[in-house]
Amino acid sequence: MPAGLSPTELNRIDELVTTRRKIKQGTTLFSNGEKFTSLYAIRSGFFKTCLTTTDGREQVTGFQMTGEIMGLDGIVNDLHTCNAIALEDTEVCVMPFDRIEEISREVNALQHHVHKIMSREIVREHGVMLLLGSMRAEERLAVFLLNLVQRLHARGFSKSQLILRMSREEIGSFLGLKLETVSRTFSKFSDDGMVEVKRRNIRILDIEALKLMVNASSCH
Amino acid sequence: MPAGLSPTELNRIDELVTTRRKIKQGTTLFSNGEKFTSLYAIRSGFFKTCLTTTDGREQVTGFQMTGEIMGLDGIVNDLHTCNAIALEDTEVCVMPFDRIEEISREVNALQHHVHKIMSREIVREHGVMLLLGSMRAEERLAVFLLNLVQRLHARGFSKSQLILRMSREEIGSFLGLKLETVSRTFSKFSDDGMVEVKRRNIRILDIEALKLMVNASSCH
DNA sequence: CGACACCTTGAAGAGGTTCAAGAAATGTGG
DNA sequence: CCACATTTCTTGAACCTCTTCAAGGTGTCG
Repeated sequence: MPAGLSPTELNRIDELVTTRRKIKQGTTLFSNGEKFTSLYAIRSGFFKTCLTTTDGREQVTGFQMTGEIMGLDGIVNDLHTCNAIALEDTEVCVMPFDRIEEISREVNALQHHVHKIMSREIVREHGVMLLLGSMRAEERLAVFLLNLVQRLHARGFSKSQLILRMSREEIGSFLGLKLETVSRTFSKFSDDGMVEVKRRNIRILDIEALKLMVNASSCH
Repeated sequence: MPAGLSPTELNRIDELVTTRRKIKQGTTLFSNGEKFTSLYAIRSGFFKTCLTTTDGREQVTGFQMTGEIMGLDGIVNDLHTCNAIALEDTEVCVMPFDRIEEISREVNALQHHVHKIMSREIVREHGVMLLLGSMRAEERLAVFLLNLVQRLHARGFSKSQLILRMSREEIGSFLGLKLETVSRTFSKFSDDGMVEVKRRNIRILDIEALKLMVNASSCH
């Protein structure tokens, strides 16, 4: 939330969160077709959001962690268009959207904050489109790892070590690759001494090499 | 814009548009790194938005036509993060964003409308992620064509005929394919009698076959 | 009319997928 | 607590789709 607010403004914003919900691993916070009422701020834990098509395909559209906002897809048609599934036991703050709009009208900082959150999501998705549209498998996985550690680091976790909350298949779905390709690419990174991979336990040994791999795409 | 507004509300909304700008074919409305001030509503003509990476890659993130809104990417950091380039001579309405926020606080319908527009963009990009992440070349091009005619039809144009405003390379960039693949896939559609292709002049002969192609992906 | 940009098509090649088998962790029930 | 079932991950080999490279065709504009 933005800084520099008056006490009365802060009180108003406190009213945003009506309840908290605990979501157990593997269960959904909301799912496709469900009525949209609220946005959710993650208090703790890890989520994935994914689309499911009629023909059974699944596309992971993102992984969300503490502090991030979910549910923006529901605003257009008052219906959620994707599924939000907890990848571990989680807790979220429930923020009814009509109340967000109401308080936004009074507290300029909140209004602008909401706009920024939505814009940030649009920009993030642009980045994913670039990844899916023009990068090769190694670049995709490197981008994915760098993005994850960067976000974890911003939350006080290690810059070099992380535990994946998602399966190879879920990573693959997000990156537009098959799980075997994800696994092979992890192995290759490991062989090259860039990362240490023990199933879902990842240690980044040479972050510069990973960054180089993303920018060195001019070689193709 | 939403319906059912009072005259005073409509007057307020009229104040949104300060100026109009004409953008000649091939020139930019805004570009990456530029300061963000306004959103733009297209009055006439066709745009593409694209990302350019340091290593010279280009990723088209969308094609916009009359009535659609551009510039949402700039809100987060007060900087545009992509380029908006006119694919023909165009005209846009300039809507300063601080004014949008100001009037949004007074006119609830406008506030909600802005939220919907941003949410719609997020949902649209989810669809592109699904396309890029899990569809094969033929499906991608079919989705692209169906989406284009549907939007054109909603604007009063033909359901079956359209003129592409963009090159094969731009289509390819958007769909995550090379221009040769786009060309070949057009030829295949033509051989199969589904569409008639004369360079940028497209006539859809069997729209059901195209739709089937998108949903029949369970065969793979 | 000629230069240029754009599109089409062919042939060879690369990257990722598919199918299959086995290994390593995790969970379950006796 | 151990044995067994299950899920998840790794790795190999064959295959396929899309890309790359190359050449030629078509339309457009000064």
